[in-house]
Amino acid sequence: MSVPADKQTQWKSKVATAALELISREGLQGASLRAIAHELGCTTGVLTHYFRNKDELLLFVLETVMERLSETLAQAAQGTQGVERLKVMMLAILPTTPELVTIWRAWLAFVGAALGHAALLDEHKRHYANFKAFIHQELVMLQEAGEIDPKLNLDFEAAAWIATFDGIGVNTISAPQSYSPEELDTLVSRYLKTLTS
Amino acid sequence: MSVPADKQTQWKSKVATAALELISREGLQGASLRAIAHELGCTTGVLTHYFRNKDELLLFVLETVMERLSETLAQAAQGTQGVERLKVMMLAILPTTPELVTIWRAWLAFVGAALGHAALLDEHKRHYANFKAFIHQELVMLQEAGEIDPKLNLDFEAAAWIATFDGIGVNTISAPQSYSPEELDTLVSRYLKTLTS
DNA sequence: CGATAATTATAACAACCGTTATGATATTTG
DNA sequence: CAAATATCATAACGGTTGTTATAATTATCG
Repeated sequence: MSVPADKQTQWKSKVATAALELISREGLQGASLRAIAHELGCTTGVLTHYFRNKDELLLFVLETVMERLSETLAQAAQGTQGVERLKVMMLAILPTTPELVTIWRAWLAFVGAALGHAALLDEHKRHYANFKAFIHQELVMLQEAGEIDPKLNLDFEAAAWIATFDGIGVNTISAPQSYSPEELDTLVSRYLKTLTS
Repeated sequence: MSVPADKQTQWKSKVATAALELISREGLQGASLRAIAHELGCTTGVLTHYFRNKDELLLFVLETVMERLSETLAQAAQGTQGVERLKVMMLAILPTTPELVTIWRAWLAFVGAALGHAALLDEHKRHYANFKAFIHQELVMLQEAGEIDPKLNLDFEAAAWIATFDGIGVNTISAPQSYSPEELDTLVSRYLKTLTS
């Protein structure tokens, strides 16, 4: 008989958390199965038991990364409305806390490696499409409510939202300096102005 | 006696070009010394003769990437003036041609790997600082000429220029869809509007 | 309790890595 | 020409990798 899904999933999450931390700290180069096991405080036996191979493990970590971003975003957006909602959602998942920095660093490692890794690239594009569809839906509601320019091409605007978001995020992570909360607010507010004017 | 610098540099450039192409195609994971040599049509003997070790080779490739971007930018900016110059410079080095896509893909691979690689990270930050200083200087000239808002904090604006630029670039490379020339123009024009209004 | 299965550790494997030494072949220089 | 040096190919090295098989341990259940 197979073990209850709860326990399996719980362990896989623990593995993903350890791998995520390690990847964020040392990049995907340093994330060998032995290193991940060491980070988790066990041996590779655990990893090979819950994951068929390393690719499956990495894909699960990437999924965990995107899930955490989604949850953080959903939680922050609760109770918000209108254009302000778009602003809150973007600010909530930019790398402004240690936890978010960890997630962004791992994400950047994945994106860089995905170019030479078909399975990772597919996963990345799938998540990108999901994310874009979500933003697109938000924009549709705003447009129907008359809060943003009715002439805007929302498919393009959804992509532009992500581009703006990625640009700020990647820079905060990889550049020598970071942005103050006021500066982040300025950057996001500027983007929003283009939707209403 | 040492060989004339011309020949050495010429060979190192050839190696960098082959490595750049390979990294762009298969990522840094696939860029082993043997694979780079194969891409170049020789053996690893050439690589070890012109580079002390792999790190030195990779750093040289990263430098080549940034040099090509600089040259493309400088060439496109020739004869331009005012705010239009900023627009031309950004559009010129966004990944709109196969050559630029190759460069951007390699750049993204480097940035992703740099998080777990001290030497690469230092190089990346050095180039970022150089780039930012260049844009900063352009902004100073525009501000002195009265073409952009005199109240702008140009250090912040230089970083914002790069963030905007990186966002569009990373999305064009890693996202499923790409932007049409008109859409790119729209994105860049939007950014420029924030400098003058 | 005893048996069956899940879990975890350990070890061996072939493949690949960067590095290094060595030898062969051009090329330069005195 | 001959000696010295630059150039390049080849091979061996120790180390690390993902994968896999197997053993030891623990938990589950009839």
